[in-house]
Amino acid sequence: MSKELSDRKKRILHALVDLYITTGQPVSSSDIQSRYLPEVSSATVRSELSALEALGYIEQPHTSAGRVPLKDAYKFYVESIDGDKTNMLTDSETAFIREKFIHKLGHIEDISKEAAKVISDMTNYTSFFIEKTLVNVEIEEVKLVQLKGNKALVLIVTNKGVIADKAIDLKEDVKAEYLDTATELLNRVFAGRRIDEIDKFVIEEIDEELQGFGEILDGVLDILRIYVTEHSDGNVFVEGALKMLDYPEYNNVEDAKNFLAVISDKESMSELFIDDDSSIEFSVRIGKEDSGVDKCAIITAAYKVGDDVMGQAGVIGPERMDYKKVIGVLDYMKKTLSTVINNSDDED
Amino acid sequence: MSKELSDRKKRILHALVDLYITTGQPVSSSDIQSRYLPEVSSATVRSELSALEALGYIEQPHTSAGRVPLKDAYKFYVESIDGDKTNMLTDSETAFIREKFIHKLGHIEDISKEAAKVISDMTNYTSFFIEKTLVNVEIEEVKLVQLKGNKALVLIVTNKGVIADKAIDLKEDVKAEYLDTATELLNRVFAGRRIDEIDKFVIEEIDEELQGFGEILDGVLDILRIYVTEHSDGNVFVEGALKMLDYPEYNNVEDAKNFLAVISDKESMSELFIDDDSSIEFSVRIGKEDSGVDKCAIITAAYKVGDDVMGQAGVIGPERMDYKKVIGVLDYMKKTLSTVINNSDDED
DNA sequence: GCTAGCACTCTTAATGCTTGATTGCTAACA
DNA sequence: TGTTAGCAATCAAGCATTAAGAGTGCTAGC
Repeated sequence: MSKELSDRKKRILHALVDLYITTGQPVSSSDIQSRYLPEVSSATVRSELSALEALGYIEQPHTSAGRVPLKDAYKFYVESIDGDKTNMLTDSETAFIREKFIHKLGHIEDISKEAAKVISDMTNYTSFFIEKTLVNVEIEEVKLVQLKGNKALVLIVTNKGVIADKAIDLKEDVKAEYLDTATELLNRVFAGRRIDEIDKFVIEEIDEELQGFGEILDGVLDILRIYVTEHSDGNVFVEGALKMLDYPEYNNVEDAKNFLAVISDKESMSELFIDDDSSIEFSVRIGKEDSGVDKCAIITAAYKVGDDVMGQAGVIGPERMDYKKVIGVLDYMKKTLSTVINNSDDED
Repeated sequence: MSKELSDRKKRILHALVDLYITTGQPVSSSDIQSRYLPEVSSATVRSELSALEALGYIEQPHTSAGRVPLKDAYKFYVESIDGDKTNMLTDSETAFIREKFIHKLGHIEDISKEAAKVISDMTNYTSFFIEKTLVNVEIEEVKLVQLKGNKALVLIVTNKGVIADKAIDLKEDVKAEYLDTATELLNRVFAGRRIDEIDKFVIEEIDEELQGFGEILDGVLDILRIYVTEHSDGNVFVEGALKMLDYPEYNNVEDAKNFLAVISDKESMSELFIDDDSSIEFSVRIGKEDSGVDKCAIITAAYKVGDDVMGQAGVIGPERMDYKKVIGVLDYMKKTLSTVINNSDDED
């Protein structure tokens, strides 16, 4: 498509998107001519614009107005800057990102949250981080801890942290040995398993091994089930949701409300990205009609540690967005995060 | 103040607020006369309105408009309905509330969240629930659980749940007895203590008892400190934040943004209620100027279990609000919740 | 003390006019 | 053939004017 464009058409189209992104106003032929193409006249630019309009790249809001980019124009623009990721951030900007993470060795959740916050702060757009929580969560061991009052706390230690939500009630007094035996059996069944498979394997092994411990087993399964349902969509962190309201695209309450409703609902956020191929480094989607966030551009980056996809981070902003900066921030964040996480894995 | 009003003035003022709440439009003398006072003429109503305006209850947006209630008028209105809490909800409404909680025996947090949700759903206003989390949280016991790889998990069991956030690293191999001794000593120091006092008492006892266990003690104190800072403001649950945008009072994006910023920030929410005397059953505040939620009325109810204040629930809505319904819902919710919680205490 | 009637005030919406921005077209030119 | 200058045509946006409508306050009479 874009290959058919002449060199001058490309320059004009790029100039138009550039101007529109900074001013937000329809761009006139003379704007382009005076700032980007002084060697020709505005009449020439006009005839080129006419051609670009016929090709579906741009349009006029009304006869006596300048031109405004359409989706294809944004796509063309993003492709052209995506190929050149050099020097998109200043030194102080990269330093700012590094600064934020150099001392962070906490939970993975805190890191994700902080990443979303930094992205939003730096770009001034709404940002999000979707953790793929259930992938590769493996049970390391199960512990039963006896508490006062005939209760036992079920501890499930995974490679991503400890689950310790709920105490289960025991029948009358049980001896320590009873719990020890139960613990041993539980570990034989659960240790080394991936948490997203429990439903499958448990049914097979349950009757053989854990005859006398139905009560405890039920407790453990309950906890796992709750954990799985709570985490199956992946944790979603949204930062700077209200920043979108600063942009004139969302200057009416109705649209703003729709936007916020989508953004603050975990499920609809997950749905937005459910079809995403996480092997793709960057994805830029402009104006997804059916999603409730039309009028938006969504830029996502897949964050990996080794080959594991840790999550997707990204920015939701108006179509008229500072793509260069956003892609720069996401790109640098990628590098920083994978360093941070690898280091903290060593220490953890 | 309101005692000085003649009976007819009271009727007219009440009628005016009633009409304004339902229509949202300035109320004219003939509106009041035709629907509430057919026995007199609109001219009579006019002269009464004139008087009420002089008294500061109402005002005219402009000369040729009807009257609009001011704060004192709302206060007068609320007082008049607060005195009469009978039959504010229909049977199906009270059934709806009971329904929602009859099977709920989960965490206190879930109940609070659900309460906020029900309040918002029933009233169609933004609602909130502020848990007073740190009050009366008492440490029942502390447990050290040895995990693989020279780690130990610190479990702090309180009367409100289990804190099990973080593993601590141990020096090389330690024997089970070492942990047992440490556990015993930790319990001697911490068991039975209220969590909001740790800083005070720990310093006194630390040197005497826990000589050889500095490492572990530090871990425990860290966990407690993090817990305290995270929970000291009280959990705040806000439901239906976007509902406010449905009301014409928040029809411009700037105001909407301010409102949402206050509402969704835990700290500023806590601040809004920090000066509240929780012994007061209901508090109605209309148009608190300095708070960022001016133009709002805030109705709160203190929720108690026995004598302990469990939290505050309430509604934030436009001044022009269905006070009758809101107070009805909050009142009935109070009764329902205290029943639910007392029952679940028995079983827990 | 209440009421009818009327003049007065002010908002709101509609209308028409002017200005300015920008284009598309055409004719001339390199 | 591509480029340019000039000019008429188009349309939004702002502004003033007007008319209609709503509601009040006042006054005189009951």
